[in-house]
Amino acid sequence: MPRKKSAVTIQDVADAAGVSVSTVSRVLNGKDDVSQVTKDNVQRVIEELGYTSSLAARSMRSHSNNVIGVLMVDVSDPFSAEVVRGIGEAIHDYRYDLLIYSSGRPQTRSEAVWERNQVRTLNGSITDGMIVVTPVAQNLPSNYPLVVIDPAFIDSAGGYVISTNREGALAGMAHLIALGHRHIGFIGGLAELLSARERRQGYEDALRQAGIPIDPLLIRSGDYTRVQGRRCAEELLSLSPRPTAIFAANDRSALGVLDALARADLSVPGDISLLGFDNIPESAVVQPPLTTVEQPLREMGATATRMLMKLLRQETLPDRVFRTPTRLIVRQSTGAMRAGL
Amino acid sequence: MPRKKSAVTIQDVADAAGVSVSTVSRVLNGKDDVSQVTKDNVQRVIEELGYTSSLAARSMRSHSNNVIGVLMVDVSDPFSAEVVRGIGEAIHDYRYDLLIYSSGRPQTRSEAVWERNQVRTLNGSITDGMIVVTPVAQNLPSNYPLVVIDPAFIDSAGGYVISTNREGALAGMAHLIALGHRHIGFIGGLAELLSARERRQGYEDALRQAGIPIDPLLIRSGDYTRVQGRRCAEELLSLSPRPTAIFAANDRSALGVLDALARADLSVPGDISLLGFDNIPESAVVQPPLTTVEQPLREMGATATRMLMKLLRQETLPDRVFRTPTRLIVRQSTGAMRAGL
DNA sequence: CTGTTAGCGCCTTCAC
DNA sequence: GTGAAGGCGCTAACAG
Repeated sequence: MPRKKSAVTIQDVADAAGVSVSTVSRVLNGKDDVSQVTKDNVQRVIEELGYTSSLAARSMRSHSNNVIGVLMVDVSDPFSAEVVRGIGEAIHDYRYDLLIYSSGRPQTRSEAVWERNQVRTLNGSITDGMIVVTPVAQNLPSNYPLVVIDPAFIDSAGGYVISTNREGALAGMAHLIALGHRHIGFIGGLAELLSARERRQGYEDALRQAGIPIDPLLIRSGDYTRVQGRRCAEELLSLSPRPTAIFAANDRSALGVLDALARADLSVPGDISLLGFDNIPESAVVQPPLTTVEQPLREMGATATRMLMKLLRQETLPDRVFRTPTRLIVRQSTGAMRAGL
Repeated sequence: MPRKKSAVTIQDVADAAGVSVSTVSRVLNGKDDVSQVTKDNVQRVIEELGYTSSLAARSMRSHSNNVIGVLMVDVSDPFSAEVVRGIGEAIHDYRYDLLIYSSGRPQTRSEAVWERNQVRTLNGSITDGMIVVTPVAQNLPSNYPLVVIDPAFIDSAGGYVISTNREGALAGMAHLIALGHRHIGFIGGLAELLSARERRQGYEDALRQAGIPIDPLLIRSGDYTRVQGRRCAEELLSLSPRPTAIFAANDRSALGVLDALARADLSVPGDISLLGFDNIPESAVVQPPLTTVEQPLREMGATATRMLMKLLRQETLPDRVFRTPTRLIVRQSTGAMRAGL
């Protein structure tokens, strides 16, 4: 496999066909002011040489390629994976291709800078508009159509898709409180994200409404990752009295809590109840299946896609910020508080 | 959001900084023959203007971007989704970004042509190498590093990742036969794909080895989709005698069979046993959980990534064709043949 | 109908 | 150290 068997260019085709490059360009772009014979001839040569126009060069001239871009830090994380599926399904309804860009190395030192640059780079060249998933950057460049899913802030022009995080947290907490829990630990999400701040707000508001004092010791700062979830859980477990329930700001963290619990030989929900958020597929198959606040991940991707399409058509969005509904899903990781605790 | 607030170019930066474009280009590319003061100045201006070089223009000159491309027809299909996750995980170990390209409209009339063109286009411009997932095209252009997962043919130069499909099918069939089944229907996969042909081979070989005659009526041509799986199953069910077991060439088809079975009010495995292939996540949570031949999808993605990296480093592959192992997973959709049938 | 002429934004000699 | 000039592959006027 020769590393660089210089790709065949439009010039090569022109030469081989005995015409000028512009003629080739014309048949390439289906202009109808070309005689049938030359057209056929050029087509044949193109076929023979296996020529395809260079994306780079093409998009440098005609600033539009019918491609929408999706930017995410990590395609392998279940949250992003689900969102992508939603986008992938929704895009079927439009004549756009999909280009998903993701950084190899996760956690760059300055992720926000990377995000901003990437949006600018992609949107300035090959992409007609973008969907950015879970960016930590504020003020994403929005000279081109842009929709953000689960944003850090609602600042740039463009569309936003975000769930009713506070309400979801409220519902989850109500469930825990109804089960008799009073001593509920909280593992927060990545504080840069609006969703994390809103969920925390929900946690505190629920407590307040129930007349339960807020204990700072019960609140830990996670970052939506499994390992950090585990670490926070370990801290929470070392408290005395130990919390009788833990609300993890997302399912990945909750999975980490499960790790810590297993290690500490504590049973769920016997010894301690656990509540997650997101309802990623894993949460249903883990043992025990997680009670969690569902966020319609696929739908969020689909909604973002539709918003972006409107933006591309120069339409104005009915709502710049679209709130997707959350829903409590009770499975087996939560139970009534045991008497005597 | 102005549709085209012309992105800031290197020229703008040069003007604002009072230098020439070549100087800006130099600091951009970290050349050291620029005085510290101009360098700082230019940096500042770049920052202020929020400039990023255009991917298109850049990759037109310097033919390498540290980006690997992945081409697939549909990101929302579970098979592809799992493979992507594997790729996404593996790429963390390298300093490459990931660019996944997928057609909006699935099933173009001439998908093979699309694939070939896309590989050529991407690899000729922004991408340093590519992984193509489940292509129907033969002879993919391989002037650039290329690895194919689940290929149609093993023809182009480049690497291939494909499971031991025949062996897997053999194992699955052995299981069915051991349960007493003799009358086993087969729903084939997309005949363009090597995997489909190998699985069918496994089906027939297993029968032959067991001394069971091959009945053409029991063999249906599917295409790996759920709807087609359902259609084939309906045909199979109208046969008399009805098969006592069905081997679907992939899980998606098997899901379609389940649809047909539910509609016909037949129980699994009571009335009929069902065997799938792939072990996509869905197969574990459906009712009843599917007995299936596992293909390590994530690992296939990871393996392809590692092969591509070798190719990029000009190393030669120990094996041009990498066979990933399959494994029978017995769940609850298969059971012993009922007496009296 | 078709060829010629400009660039798109960038990088790379080659001078100064 | 820095600027000017040429060209990467392509499209879009403008001429004929």
